[in-house]
Amino acid sequence: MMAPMPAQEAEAARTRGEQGEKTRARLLDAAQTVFRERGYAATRIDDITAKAGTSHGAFYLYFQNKQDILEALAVETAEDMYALADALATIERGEESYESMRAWVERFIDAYDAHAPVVNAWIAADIEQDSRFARLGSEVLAEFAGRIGATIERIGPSDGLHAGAASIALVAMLERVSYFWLVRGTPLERDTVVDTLTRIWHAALFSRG
Amino acid sequence: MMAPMPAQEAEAARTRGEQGEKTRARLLDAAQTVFRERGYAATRIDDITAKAGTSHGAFYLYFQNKQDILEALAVETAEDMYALADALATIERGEESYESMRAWVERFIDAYDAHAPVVNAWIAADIEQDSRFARLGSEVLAEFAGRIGATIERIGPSDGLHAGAASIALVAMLERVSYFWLVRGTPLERDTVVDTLTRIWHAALFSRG
Amino acid sequence: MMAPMPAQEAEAARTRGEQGEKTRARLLDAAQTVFRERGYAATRIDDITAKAGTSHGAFYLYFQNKQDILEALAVETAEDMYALADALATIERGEESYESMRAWVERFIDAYDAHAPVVNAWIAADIEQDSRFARLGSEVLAEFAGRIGATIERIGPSDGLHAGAASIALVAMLERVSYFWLVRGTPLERDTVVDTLTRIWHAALFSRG
Amino acid sequence: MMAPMPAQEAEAARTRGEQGEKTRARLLDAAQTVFRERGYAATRIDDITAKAGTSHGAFYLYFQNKQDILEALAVETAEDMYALADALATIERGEESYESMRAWVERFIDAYDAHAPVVNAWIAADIEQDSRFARLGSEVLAEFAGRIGATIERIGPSDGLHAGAASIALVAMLERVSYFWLVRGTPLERDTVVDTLTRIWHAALFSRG
DNA sequence: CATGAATGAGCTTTCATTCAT
DNA sequence: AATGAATGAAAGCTCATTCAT
Repeated sequence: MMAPMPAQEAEAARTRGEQGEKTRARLLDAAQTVFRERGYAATRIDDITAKAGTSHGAFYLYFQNKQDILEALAVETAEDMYALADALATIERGEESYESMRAWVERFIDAYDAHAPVVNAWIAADIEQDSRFARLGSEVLAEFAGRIGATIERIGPSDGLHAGAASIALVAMLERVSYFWLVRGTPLERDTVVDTLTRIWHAALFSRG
Repeated sequence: MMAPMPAQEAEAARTRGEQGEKTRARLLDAAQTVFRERGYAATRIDDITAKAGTSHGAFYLYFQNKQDILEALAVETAEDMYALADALATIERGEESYESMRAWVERFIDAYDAHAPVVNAWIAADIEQDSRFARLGSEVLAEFAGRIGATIERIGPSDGLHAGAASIALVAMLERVSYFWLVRGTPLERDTVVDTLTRIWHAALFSRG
Repeated sequence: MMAPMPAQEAEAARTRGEQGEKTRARLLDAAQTVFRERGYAATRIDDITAKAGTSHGAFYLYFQNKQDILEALAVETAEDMYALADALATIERGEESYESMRAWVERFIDAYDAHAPVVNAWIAADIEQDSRFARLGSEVLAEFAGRIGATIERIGPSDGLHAGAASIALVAMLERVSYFWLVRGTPLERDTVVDTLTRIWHAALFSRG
Repeated sequence: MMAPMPAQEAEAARTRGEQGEKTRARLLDAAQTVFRERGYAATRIDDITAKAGTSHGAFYLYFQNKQDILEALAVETAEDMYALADALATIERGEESYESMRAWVERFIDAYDAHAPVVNAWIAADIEQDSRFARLGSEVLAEFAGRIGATIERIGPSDGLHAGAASIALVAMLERVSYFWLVRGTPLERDTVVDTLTRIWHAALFSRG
């Protein structure tokens, strides 16, 4: 598993007072909001500073560019995703497997809600493929699916299901449905969404024949 | 004087010869290729004309702008997707259900391979939401999932699965896995991918408890 | 007074059959119409060929460029304007001076109606100042005003009115009022327009203190 | 996502410092000059920024486009024109009517000199008819002529002259002569121009038969 | 004669990034 | 720390003009 890449030097070097910390936080908040509203690609630096109520120039005091602020947001996202993957590790075959699975699906959806902009940017194909951010995203996603795969492996995949491929497929499904439901606003009840996803995961992991 | 009558009217009426049709086709081909390589958002008009071996201006002889050429590509995509959805309608519970499903999954993947750029653009959030193209995309995706849902409904969803939500979830999974495998190049064997997807679909649709 | 500049060589050299003459005429007609509708500056070659129902390329068979076709239209305009100026030469002080003047003003307005696009292009400031067309326009306008001035001189300008300046002013007024009434569609009765212009001319030329 | 909210809102709110105000003024000055030299239609944004000695991009910091800067110039023009029209309102029949009229004509010419580019753009046919600028122009011109017409009405037009039509005609004459003399450089003495215009106005308004 | 495909110069506009204050 | 003015590279799009057929 990867070491969290060190933050940009310029940033690390800067001694920052309370005031500065507040401004930086405002920018991060604003970026999160604006990325959600307009999408990462369509967001301009000005949109962020306008929302944050700072000057245009202030942005460059704390971040190198648009990708840099996304990376800053991504640190927390990566942590939450790993925790999420590990939370599934305790699942077991048995009577309560459906309920455990359902609880986990709910947790995934809530996490998605919090981190949608970052995850979306990672998944969208329009980030330059070889950027540091894109590499981080690929790594996080691969690691996330990998940990899920390990869990599937451990509980013994039904019918010789390929644990690696299945984890990718099931995670992809979870992600997309969360996207359409939370971001695009597909009109479905929360219970319907959660139950449907849980059933498919459960059937895939625990059904026999 | 200087009425704002758009010049497009004349354009629409223009009769096109053989030569022109050839160039238009070259541009469509080039666009398909370049969208696949760089993604829709990152593609510049010049990337298309460079690939097509035409001048900059030639593009505007046949298309209004980037979205217009994407729309032209999309017509065929929509047709293929509807045919694909209908091809699933003949599936039945029974001994051969797995094989039928598997064949259909393969067909989906091949169709995706042919239409990836358009489908991607539809799914990516970076097309202005209210453009003609985006509306077409929403329609096609909704209709596609809808037809799948009708089939699920007909064969009787296992365990009271919600047909509408399940079709969205399963289609989303199919789409994303195809994307990661075909576009992003996730290293998996074709058989592994197809079997995994088929198993999950099959378990979701036909498993009992 | 200036000799009518020879038409472009390429044009003169071309032997042209009946068919060609017809196409050329259609283009001239179309240009006249389109210049009137959109104004000279806003008119594209395509607008002309579209209106004429010819191919784009046909235009260049008969004319060098947009200014060239305007010049072709201008030949007739210049002739008509000189005839118009000369028609005023017969006016005399006396009982019928108002009626004569009024008849001439009507004739001016009708001529303007026929030649508005060319006159407008001559007068608009956005023709490149040193083009052949602009020079022709300046000459024609100067000559027109000059002939009017000679007439004013002859009948003896009232109160020592400066004949040259007065002719420019009165012609300018006539031109602009015709423009606003005929081209811009200022809502006034024809009789009102004609009477008003006639009265001002008459007062300027014949009033005594 | 990617809501089409225009970025201009932020722009409007931007507070502007002293430095910016200076640059904006330089651009306005430059535009005025260049419009006068080349005409509005022929002027490119770069002509303005080159004259102002700023970068290309600076223009868009202060104005949306070419028409926007013209509108900015036009505000002052409109005010001056209304003041000018009202200045005529005090004129009376009587001994000093010629001198009063002459003073007003001089004032008109001076105002024209200051505002020629804007007035020209309003009068030229090459502005899109339904733009905000064109509408403002129509309004201002109509209002200007209307106020003159009211004055003519008040002093009692000679010989039943139609006050509305006469005001249009006389204003048109004034405008065009100013244009030819000041912008096109028609070679006439200032006194000749002023006297000629005054005489025609005076004869039109005060002559009896 | 006529056609319409092709070209590319020319202009507009956007926006990330820099920098003096 | 913060500001906001300035810059210029990068696209986009239009349209006069040329030319092969």
